[in-house]
Amino acid sequence: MEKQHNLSKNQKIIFDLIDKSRGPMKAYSILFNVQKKGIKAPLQVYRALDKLVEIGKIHKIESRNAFIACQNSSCQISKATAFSICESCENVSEISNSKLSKYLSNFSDNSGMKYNKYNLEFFGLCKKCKSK
Amino acid sequence: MEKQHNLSKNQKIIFDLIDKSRGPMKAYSILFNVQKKGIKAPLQVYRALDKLVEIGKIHKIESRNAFIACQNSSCQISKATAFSICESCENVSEISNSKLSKYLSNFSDNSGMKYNKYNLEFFGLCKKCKSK
DNA sequence: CTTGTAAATGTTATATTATTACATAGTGTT
DNA sequence: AACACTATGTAATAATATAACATTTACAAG
Ligand SMILES: [Zn+2]
Ligand SMILES: [Zn+2]
Ligand SMILES: [Zn+2]
Ligand SMILES: [Zn+2]
Repeated sequence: MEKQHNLSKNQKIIFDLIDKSRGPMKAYSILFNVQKKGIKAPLQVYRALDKLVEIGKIHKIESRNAFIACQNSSCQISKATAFSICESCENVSEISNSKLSKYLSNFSDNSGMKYNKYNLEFFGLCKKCKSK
Repeated sequence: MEKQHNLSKNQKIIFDLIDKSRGPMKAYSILFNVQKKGIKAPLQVYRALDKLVEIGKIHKIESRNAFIACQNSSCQISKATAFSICESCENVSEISNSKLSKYLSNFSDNSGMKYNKYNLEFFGLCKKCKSK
């Protein structure tokens, strides 16, 4: 059973915005968009983002400094993420492939390191952009 | 045969610094360290970093906004990178595992997307930090 | 050797992303 | 009520990265 997280006011405002958005959103673009709702300062945005990332409702696309809603009905784990990123149109989608996630979650090498989390970003051209 | 890249003056200064460093270095820490060599502005550092990344002499650790020298005698490709990151001591090392790179380079899904590059970051505790 | 061109450099200013510090308010439990 | 915990508000500042413009260097073609 997945833990229920009741989002606070600011968390909900910001999650709803990101969730409705077509693609990843950047923090200051989020800020601009929620100012009419009373969220005035960067810190209010970053605090909500931190929490939403922590509970897996959104993910950060590290190479873009941007945030996207989880497309897997909230990664229970949020510790195993993979994305595909079009370098032309910047479209991003979350990859949900059980073989891939199994392979990476079980990955280990001889470094003696215990991995408990990973983030993978694939880059390329999406279908649309390829055919231009 | 691997293409020879003759580094320019600034590129060489900055590469040497990163290469000697124990761990990943941040841009402004690099700047601070090369000011005595005449590199005075952020842009000079970022330009050299961009070039060094492009030719695969260094890699950017996206989750840390930091740069590390390639540990694989310069990834010919620099389009297939994997790192392990200790979340306690922040030690980073480049993973060189042919099975993994083969698996990821050949990965494809039904999205119609052609992947030509990936970056993978594993997180966990290194041997040392685990035993504390 | 000179002309053209691409790469690299120098410099100033500015944009973008993220955190520190401190005060206050809400929420649920004992 | 007392407590602990989470969330919020606000101002200031730190850290990361790029834009714009002028100049110089490297090097190949003619
Ligand atoms: Zn997800
Ligand atoms: Zn595209
Ligand atoms: Zn490498
Ligand atoms: Zn460690």
